[in-house]
Amino acid sequence: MAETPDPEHHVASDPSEEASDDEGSGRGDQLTRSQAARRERVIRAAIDLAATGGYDAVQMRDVASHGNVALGTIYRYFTSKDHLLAAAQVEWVTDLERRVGQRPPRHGTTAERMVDILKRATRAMEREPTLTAALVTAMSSNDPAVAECQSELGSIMARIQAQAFPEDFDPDVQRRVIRALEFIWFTSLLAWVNGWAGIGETSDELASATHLLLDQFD
Amino acid sequence: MAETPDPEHHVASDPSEEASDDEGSGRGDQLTRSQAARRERVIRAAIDLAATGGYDAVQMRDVASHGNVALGTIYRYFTSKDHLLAAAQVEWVTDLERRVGQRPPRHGTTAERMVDILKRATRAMEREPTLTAALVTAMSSNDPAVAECQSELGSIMARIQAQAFPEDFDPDVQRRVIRALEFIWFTSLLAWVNGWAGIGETSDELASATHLLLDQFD
DNA sequence: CGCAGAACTAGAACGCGTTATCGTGCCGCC
DNA sequence: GGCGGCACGATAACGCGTTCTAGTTCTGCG
Repeated sequence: MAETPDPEHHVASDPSEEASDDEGSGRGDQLTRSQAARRERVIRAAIDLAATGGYDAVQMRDVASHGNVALGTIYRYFTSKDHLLAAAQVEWVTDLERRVGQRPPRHGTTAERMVDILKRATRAMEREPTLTAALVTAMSSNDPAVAECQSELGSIMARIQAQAFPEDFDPDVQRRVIRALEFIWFTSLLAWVNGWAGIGETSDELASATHLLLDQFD
Repeated sequence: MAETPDPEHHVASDPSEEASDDEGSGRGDQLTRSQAARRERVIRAAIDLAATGGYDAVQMRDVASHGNVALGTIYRYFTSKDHLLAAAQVEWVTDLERRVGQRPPRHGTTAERMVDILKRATRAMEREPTLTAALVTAMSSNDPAVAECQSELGSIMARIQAQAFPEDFDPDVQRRVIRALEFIWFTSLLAWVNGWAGIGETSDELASATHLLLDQFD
């Protein structure tokens, strides 16, 4: 069951083919063939474990056996446990973008639309509290590979948030507002996950900040 | 060398007496006698190690030997390595408050005064980058004891920031702005420490957000 | 077809945070 | 002034992330 050269710790997931053990054309470069399936199995195993028992329940030996790979193989795809969970987070948020993107809010002020978007995202995470806790914990690691996931995640969040703004909104201000809200959003999540605040406070915090930032531009 | 009942993981440091091995009046309750000196030695050792080699260099066995205590003793005062470093962070920020509090900015707009305060705080941390990295890393732990330190630290930061506002500023808005900036401040630090951004971007981020939040109240 | 090489497996090994064990000296109290 | 208790020291032990070692299997190429 061997395939291609070292993936060198990818970030993006490109399911160019499915499971089983086939391999298609020889794409010798960055992306890989059916070993993307292996990668996917590992992430899936991590998510399953995290959803049940949180960060501590994601033990690399268990991930290995649940994903039917050897322990060492995981470290060929991910630099660390945190990187693995961060990659899972990227997948999760990618899905979120797809869902939120389908029904962009159309009425109300910019602030109200933004609050709507953020609330929807927050609710999605509330539905899987232990999973979210595990992922957020991993995202605050100082592993450089996690930093890449973080930046990728930032772009996605920025795109999601951008939907709240009208066409003619000042682009520079928009960028800065998005950035500020992204930061507040992250700390709010961290505060929730680490028990500094309840989930309600998290939501209130975000709404408060959103209005402080955006009401002035009505 | 024994003294008093279990400190049960204190947060506050109250140096009621000095080093050596004396013990004063029998204060049987929460605070302790000369074992505060032990606690202080441990924190000092942790800070020294962190300032040199960062988070990873703070190894509990080394902290124990540098602080001249047994490994197990550290865990009588702190629930975890992160709690120890969080306690150190509280001390550090307490000092910061003393320094910043001495020369509160008096001219300029509210936003400008706030930027001044935040810049000064940031500069103080830039001077000890590895130490700051270690402390910030510890602060984002999900140890409940760290959460207490975090909340204490939040109060201190709030007091520091409050100096930027004029007397007649709306108290509710002030509270919300402080909270928002506190969150952005934290994520900025984390971003710096985790390599998501350079130190310059951290500073810019904070200034940008401050103006977005406060310029409207001129 | 056979061979070089890299990815994978299995599992031992290592580092460090954390916990448990046991012995000792200082405490207040009867 | 002896005695139970407890904070402390010393150190072994445990758990889990991460790394290392061998051996095996798959793949592409001459």
